[in-house]
Amino acid sequence: MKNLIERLVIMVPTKVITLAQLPLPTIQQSPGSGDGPEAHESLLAVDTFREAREEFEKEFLLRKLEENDWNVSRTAEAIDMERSNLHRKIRSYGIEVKK
Amino acid sequence: MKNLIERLVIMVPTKVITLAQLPLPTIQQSPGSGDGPEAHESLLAVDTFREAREEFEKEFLLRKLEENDWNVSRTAEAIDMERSNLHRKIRSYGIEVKK
DNA sequence: ATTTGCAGGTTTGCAACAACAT
DNA sequence: GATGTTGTTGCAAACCTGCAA
Repeated sequence: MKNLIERLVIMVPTKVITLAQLPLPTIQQSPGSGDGPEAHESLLAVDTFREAREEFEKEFLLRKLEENDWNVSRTAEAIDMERSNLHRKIRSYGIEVKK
Repeated sequence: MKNLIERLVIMVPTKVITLAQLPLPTIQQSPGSGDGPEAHESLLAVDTFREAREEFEKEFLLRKLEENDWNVSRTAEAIDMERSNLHRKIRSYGIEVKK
């Protein structure tokens, strides 16, 4: 999947790939997960604005950290964010920092 | 592009498509745009945390509004956000509400 | 549907610190 | 020692959000 999309990106070099062209998580029905007791309001209560934003932030930071070899100071500088703030987000999103 | 990705989503029905599998805007070099006077610090200063987050929010809200036929009240409810707050974001992101 | 004031809550940058590594 | 990174924290300013109107 990842490779397919990356190939797509190469195939369309004249246009910037923006999030507007990408599918956002909307319904997300995992087939395997048997409906638990709280299925009535948990499975359908996805995609709150807050949740979506947090998901995005987490993935974004994960990526940027990877790109910067997990050097927090460098990453913070790269995305123009306070180091301490990045730490706070790393903690609150439960991101595991690889040595 | 949009159709290609949508086809991809169908091709991988067993796995939820998350943002983790999608390319985030990282470098973004528009080939046509001749480098302006401020190219030195504007083209390379992209992908700040704030900018990325705002981009995401804008696209997300755009989508949700579309999904709800541009009914603000309904959209706000759907994403569990205060109506007035959604209005504020619509304004601040310069989203054009279709009648 | 749209806007606004306001209070309460959250996030952010800044400075500082100790501990450890290069 | 000198430099750089990490993980934290306190605090004030800035920002965001829900509520009521």
